[in-house]
Amino acid sequence: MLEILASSNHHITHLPSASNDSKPISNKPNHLQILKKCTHLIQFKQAHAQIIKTPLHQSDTYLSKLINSLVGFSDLIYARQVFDQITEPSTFAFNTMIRGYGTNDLGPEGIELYIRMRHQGLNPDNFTYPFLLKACSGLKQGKGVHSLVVKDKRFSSEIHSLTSLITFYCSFGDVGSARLLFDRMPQRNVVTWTGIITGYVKQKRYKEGIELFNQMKNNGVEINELTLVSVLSASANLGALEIGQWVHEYIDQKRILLNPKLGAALVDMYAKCGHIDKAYQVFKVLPCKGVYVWNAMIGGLAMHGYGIEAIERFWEMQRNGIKPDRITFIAVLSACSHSGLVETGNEILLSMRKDFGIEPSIKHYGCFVDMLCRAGLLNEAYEVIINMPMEPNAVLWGTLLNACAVAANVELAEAAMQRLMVLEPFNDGNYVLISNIYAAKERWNDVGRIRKILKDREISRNPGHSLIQVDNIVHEFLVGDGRHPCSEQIYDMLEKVAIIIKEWSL
DNA sequence: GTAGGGTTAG
Repeated sequence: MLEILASSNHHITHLPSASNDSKPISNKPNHLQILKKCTHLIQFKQAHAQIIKTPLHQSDTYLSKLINSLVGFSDLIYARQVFDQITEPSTFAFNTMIRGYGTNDLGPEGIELYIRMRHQGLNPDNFTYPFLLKACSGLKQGKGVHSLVVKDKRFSSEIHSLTSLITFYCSFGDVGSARLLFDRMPQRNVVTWTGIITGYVKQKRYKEGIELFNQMKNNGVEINELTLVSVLSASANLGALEIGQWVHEYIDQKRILLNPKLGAALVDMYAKCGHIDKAYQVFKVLPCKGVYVWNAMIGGLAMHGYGIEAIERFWEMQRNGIKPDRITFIAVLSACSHSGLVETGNEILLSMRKDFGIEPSIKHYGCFVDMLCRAGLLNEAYEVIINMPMEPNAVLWGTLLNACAVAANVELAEAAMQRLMVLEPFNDGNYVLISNIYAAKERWNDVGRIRKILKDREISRNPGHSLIQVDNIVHEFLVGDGRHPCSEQIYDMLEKVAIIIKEWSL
């Protein structure tokens, strides 16, 4: 990092020299302004080296502000050196260091500092607990902080500390605890609402996320672009086009700036809700296309079977100076998989490491294996799975098992099933698949054997289901479901669709 | 000088 910065050509132009600094008090704000203008660490350090020569600038206040800037540059080592120079660090200085450690994967150091702070008789303020939570590496530690907040009467109802606790619980997947806190909060703001909504969405509890969003609207709480990103993600995954469209209109109406993340969420929503043309329309006019936006577009084209177009966008993004990341390659490889572009897929997987320096992860191999499977190259897929540099997981073996069910390949299916019985012993779908393969080969004894395993292990069969939203109502259907009032018409339509698909594939 | 975000293979 330092080397990169050192080699860049940034120079400080208007830096007053220390010898000219006859009136340090009046010059002090200028110094801080100079530091604030520095965009690179090396620049900052040069400026600081000049300023620090004046004795006044060794004051605790100055040093604390310096730490704050250094934490902004993620230079924790230097920040700590400065911190250690402070004779009597204030709560602000401690907070800043704890924040620095917490946001740079050095949580334990942050917690240690918090303990030292209390030993020195300093009281936490409303910034301390949110930062301390950032430094927690697990639910257990966070619960510890939670109890500190509860005991500290000044903050047990304070919005920042409680909101941070909510997002903390959500980030560790404990939406239940987050919700308990949320429901009991005396006051909530955008961040509180967005935090809990995002928590539900991350846990794939999209419906509950949308419900909370509706409540948020009814309560007249301000909505910002971060709220909308989560809501778009929920509607994308529910296929709830109307909610997504509502968000789009809201963005236009309120003239909310389409930043790359919001833009990507919008493109992704249209793609997942079946409107790839609309997704492309939004994509085209986005003022600022970051790597997220390209990824969403390529992924969208991939899932709609526009493999060639997806690959074209992949090259186009590079011509536009955007560097592909690991997600881009997942999208590109899935494009190859869904469009049968085996040769291209091969080249891309090799090129990832060679030309882009990105080591393929298990997800990349997952796409690659899926591509081989869909192309009917089951033996090749099996070879890749057992020779990959990492331990294959249930998804990889599951992909192969699925393909074996399509091709009625008993031998490889049994190989996959053997691993899946260990990796996913309670996944009912796997047993159903292998049993179907045996049935296709009329191996009724084996079918009975699998059925017995299911019964003995008390594996409940989870019926397949799907969701669709029409006129703001989300309808849920189970396999063979006949409960819907329009059931008959729905099945009629399904038959018609099936006929059309068959005609297409001929 | 507080807290929250998207895309990811069966």
